[in-house]
Amino acid sequence: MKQRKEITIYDIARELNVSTSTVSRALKDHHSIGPAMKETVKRLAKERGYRPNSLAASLRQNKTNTIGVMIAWINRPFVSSLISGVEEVASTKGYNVVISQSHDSYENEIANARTLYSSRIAGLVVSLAMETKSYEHFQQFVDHDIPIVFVDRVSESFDADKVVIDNFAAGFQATQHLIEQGCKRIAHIAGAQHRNVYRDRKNGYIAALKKFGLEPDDSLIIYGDILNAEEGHKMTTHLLDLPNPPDSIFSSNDTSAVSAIQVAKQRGLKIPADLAVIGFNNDSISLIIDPPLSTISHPAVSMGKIAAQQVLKHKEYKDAVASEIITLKTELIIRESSRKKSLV
Amino acid sequence: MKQRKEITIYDIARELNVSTSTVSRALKDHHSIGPAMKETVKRLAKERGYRPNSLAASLRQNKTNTIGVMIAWINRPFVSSLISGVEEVASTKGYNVVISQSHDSYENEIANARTLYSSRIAGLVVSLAMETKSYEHFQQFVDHDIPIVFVDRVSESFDADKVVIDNFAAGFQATQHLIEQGCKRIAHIAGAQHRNVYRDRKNGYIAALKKFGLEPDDSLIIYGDILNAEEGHKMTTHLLDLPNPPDSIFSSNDTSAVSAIQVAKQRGLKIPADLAVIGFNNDSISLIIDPPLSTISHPAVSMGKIAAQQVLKHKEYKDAVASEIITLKTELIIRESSRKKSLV
DNA sequence: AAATATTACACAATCGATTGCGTAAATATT
DNA sequence: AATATTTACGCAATCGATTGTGTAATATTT
Repeated sequence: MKQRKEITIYDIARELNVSTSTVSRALKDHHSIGPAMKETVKRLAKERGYRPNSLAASLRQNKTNTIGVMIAWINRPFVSSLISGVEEVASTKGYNVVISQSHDSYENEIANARTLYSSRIAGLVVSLAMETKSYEHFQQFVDHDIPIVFVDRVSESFDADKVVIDNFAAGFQATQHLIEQGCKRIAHIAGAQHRNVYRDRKNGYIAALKKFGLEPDDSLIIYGDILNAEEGHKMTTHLLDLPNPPDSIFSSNDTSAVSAIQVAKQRGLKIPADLAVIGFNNDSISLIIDPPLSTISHPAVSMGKIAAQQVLKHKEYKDAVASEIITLKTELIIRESSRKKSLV
Repeated sequence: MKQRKEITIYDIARELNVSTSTVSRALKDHHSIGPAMKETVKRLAKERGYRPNSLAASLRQNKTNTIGVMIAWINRPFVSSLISGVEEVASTKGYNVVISQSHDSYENEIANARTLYSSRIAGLVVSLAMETKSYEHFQQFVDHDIPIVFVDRVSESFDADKVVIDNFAAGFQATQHLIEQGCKRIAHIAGAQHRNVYRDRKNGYIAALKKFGLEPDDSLIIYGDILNAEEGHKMTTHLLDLPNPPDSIFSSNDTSAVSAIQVAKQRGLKIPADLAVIGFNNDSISLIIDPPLSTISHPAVSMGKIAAQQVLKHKEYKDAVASEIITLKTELIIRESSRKKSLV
């Protein structure tokens, strides 16, 4: 049953002795087509296995049904959940999702932006590469009214919609929690400081220390590049080797927090008695490590959904309002890794 | 600098007083265009910020630069790694990747296939939904020479390229390992038996039992639906509540294996002494659970890369050979959760 | 019954890039 | 010097769907 040739509306039109405009309109229930004709056209289309060529439609209408997503690495729990959210909303609205990874490289991000622009995506969801410090490659989208929504790792300077969490507040909250548990020397595993998420978390941490009368100590802040398990091990080792080691760690992500627990346990330290630990993200690993890891929950899927909704909203209302910054709630999740005092 | 209008080759052509064919050819270094003209065209194109409209090109050439990926859930470690591999290969070859999730639903898978076909993807990488038992929705791609490559969760009956691991051998190996550690009552956490991966793992398990003189016991095999943490807890509880409980578990995935360890530890059982556990996938959680989980490593990224390469290969050699089935190596990773005898 | 409105369709341009064919000029071949 | 070849470009059709405009035929209004 191999049918080399694709069926087009021309084929349908010819066979029914009507025009292509009639076929086109009949297929999408245009009011100016009579019910009998609609029926006939649809029936034949189905019979012949007609499949609309969305390329042609997109070209003609000058708009596609594709949402682009630019992220650093797909295979990170947070990111894949984010994409999942985008895809879920997109697909229910009839949009496709095309993804491209920057691998945290600025060069790649630029190249990806170019390709996505060439394929005339309807909108763009971006979480920035770690390296990126300049944002001109996003201007082409703005110039052509293609909505951009930044998510999580956003640009402060670039005017566009943003979906974020309050990293400062979350960092503050996590630190406050450790202080309330009686911790005095709280270390912080930080990320690249030109990325909002890591800088804000650190600033929240510092603000909390100050507010509660603890002196921030630069030697207790250590900066990671990618914050993976290996880096986490190294950073924790460094912290614990300090002449005056910390009694607790607030890590910018769960991966490193888990590493911290592993290193500490290996050295015979008790968690949380000797070292209280809190992470960030509420990845599934936080429930698997022993003791369970306290963390900040990060609504990844929701962020993806909302980002997609923002894109579509801008499509709907062409001359939309000014850029919106949507801040989602985070939640402090207290588990054993930091619980030194029993709850009331 | 807002430029509402998009620059097309017509604009370039008009400004240079040449034809669009010349512009088109100049931009892609066609031999019939003189070097001076090429230079002029390229310079102006760059100056005006020309970006090729790949929709138009795709329509005309009747081929896109997009590879479709159909998977069940993006936010699963194995799947996101798989996609990462696909994307990596695709992007270096100038292809985009569009993804769609079935959420393990047959209906969704059909709808996704339809949309992807409509967007005239160049090729398709598929890992089947759990529900899917019938494969007609893939026929449209075959009919129109769009290469399909199944990955991991493949269809046995549908003739197409497949990239898999030897699930039977891996199941056999995992079970043999437990037997060698002295386990006598080996339970198995299985998945849906119409999906090759789970059926083959179970068959490998049974074959190993038989080969080494252990009688397979149906009461020791329990079937999960989605094999998530919650199910894992329930299934393990059931197994351990058996009048004659198992001394070891081979789980079809790491998630459930980890749950098994958690449940067992909570009941005061020692791992591996009282219950040896081995999982499948080598997810990152396998290194975080205590004790570290033995497992079968599963080359997810490679599978994605190879799948993408197969798609592109078929694009290159139009009248390609028959369908290929590529089987990748797995590796038995022995960690503490199953190591009852010290290594030699 | 005349005028107006509605229904139901066809015509043809359009989106932007590609490409087979045609042609004039320049260069090479015999 | 006559012919063949190469170089360098233009013309116009094409991919498939959409859509503004035009026009009969029928229905509704006054």
